[in-house]
Amino acid sequence: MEGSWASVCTSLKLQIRTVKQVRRREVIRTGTTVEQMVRAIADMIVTGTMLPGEKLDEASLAARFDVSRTPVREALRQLGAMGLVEREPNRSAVVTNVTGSYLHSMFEAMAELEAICARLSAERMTIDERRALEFEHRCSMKLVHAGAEEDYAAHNTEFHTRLYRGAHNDHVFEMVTQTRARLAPFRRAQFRLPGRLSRSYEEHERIVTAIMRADSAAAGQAAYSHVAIVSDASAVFAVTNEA
Amino acid sequence: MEGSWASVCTSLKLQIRTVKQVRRREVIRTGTTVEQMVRAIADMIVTGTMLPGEKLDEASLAARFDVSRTPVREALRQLGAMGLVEREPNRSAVVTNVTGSYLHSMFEAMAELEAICARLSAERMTIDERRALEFEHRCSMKLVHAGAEEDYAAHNTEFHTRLYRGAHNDHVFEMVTQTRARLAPFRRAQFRLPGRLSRSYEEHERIVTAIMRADSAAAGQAAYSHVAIVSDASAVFAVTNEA
DNA sequence: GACACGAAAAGTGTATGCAATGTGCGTGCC
DNA sequence: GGCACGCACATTGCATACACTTTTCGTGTC
Repeated sequence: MEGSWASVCTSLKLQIRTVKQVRRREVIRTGTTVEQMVRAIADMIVTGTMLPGEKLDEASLAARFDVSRTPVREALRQLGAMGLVEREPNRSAVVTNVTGSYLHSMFEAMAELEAICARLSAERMTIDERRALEFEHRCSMKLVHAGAEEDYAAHNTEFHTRLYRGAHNDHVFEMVTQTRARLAPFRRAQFRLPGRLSRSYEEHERIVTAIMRADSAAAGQAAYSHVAIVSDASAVFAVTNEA
Repeated sequence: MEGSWASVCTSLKLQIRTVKQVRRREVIRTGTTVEQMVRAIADMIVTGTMLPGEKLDEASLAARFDVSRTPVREALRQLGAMGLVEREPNRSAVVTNVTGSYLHSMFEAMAELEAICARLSAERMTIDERRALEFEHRCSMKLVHAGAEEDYAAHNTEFHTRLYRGAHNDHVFEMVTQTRARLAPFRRAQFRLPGRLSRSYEEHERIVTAIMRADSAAAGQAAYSHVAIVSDASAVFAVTNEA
């Protein structure tokens, strides 16, 4: 499905085409110009290269990507529908800067969605999926001891993605992935809080244990409280981003 | 937020501008041309005027709405991001026709989302909201006795919308509203099944009772099974729409 | 008669131009 | 000195034109 967050988030590489053939368009395997721009801009927002509130001027983007304004406009429209940028008539698009109240509702929704995924994963994961999740989790232990925040963040993303896929429900996967992307700009600093790494590891431990036991209720509760704690950890950081 | 399903779904009136001033654009209070088209096309899909699999030719739409292809393309891109149409490069957009497996995942997700809304509503609804929900529910009794399928369907939409709003969580509201819109084409005939009206009423009764008692667990369970039954009722109809 | 090749037609992708709306600054009046 | 009006500039909204891709239909050959 077009604009699926699965594709946007799994391709974390910036894909800006810097040179363009004058009359002969190079065949790019990644799709049309618009799709490339959607991915590129989404990445910039999700990774924090562009901060909430920042303006996205059509002409500047067109110049930057070396295309005309038409595909830029379509990309911005799609990003708007995805919730990553906000647009109103005759105004520049701006990177979405949600209110504190809406941010809270997204974290709460995220907790519910993670709980759903954990419950369903506990019931439905194949043996291989369970083993892979546990292995991924065990591997992260050394990152905790080393205090490798960046690496742990990458592991954390992978861990949760496995949880989402394990639910074996494509629509839930779409919703949770999209919600995570929209929350990304607001929780970047969570692992820099002292002791957050080891607490995160312990929380993952509870989730993994419950899933290995196929205890869906326990898995759901563990996942819910895990996100709730992340929400608290991000709260301080979030307010600093209010425009 | 642009493309929010709240706006699309609450404005159920078709808003096609049939005549256009030659050089002087009439001031339309409903927003830009693209937004009007998004609403209009979304309505056609959700209400069943356009069936899943139907092609959306850009030139034809442009002629039909008396605009150029540029706004049509932007509208189609937004509808694509919303999941109502599917697009691939150099192909016409088509009304989304999901696979049976994805349809199942959407119904399952819908049940989870409704359960969340019911739980949160049981905890958070104001006195007025509770009373309004109960009143709305009581009013529908006579529609059941009269067998007024169309009117009951409208009531049903209103009832569920109150449930979604009562959760007091904007992001959950967005997700559940968008999911409902995408499911709409596949459950149109649910109330034509014999006895469905009175069963629906009884299921609503259980939800309302639990919410009035602030029994969130019971409300969640009642809402979940309510949707699960709708899913079964729609299953027969859905397969007839497979391309 | 069937299959392969090719040209035309249909339709999407992108660029560019112009109109309209919003913004900011400067000037004049109170 | 402050506020209001207005003009110029910046930027978006939409239309049109053209390039490219895909499909389809016709023709010729095997």
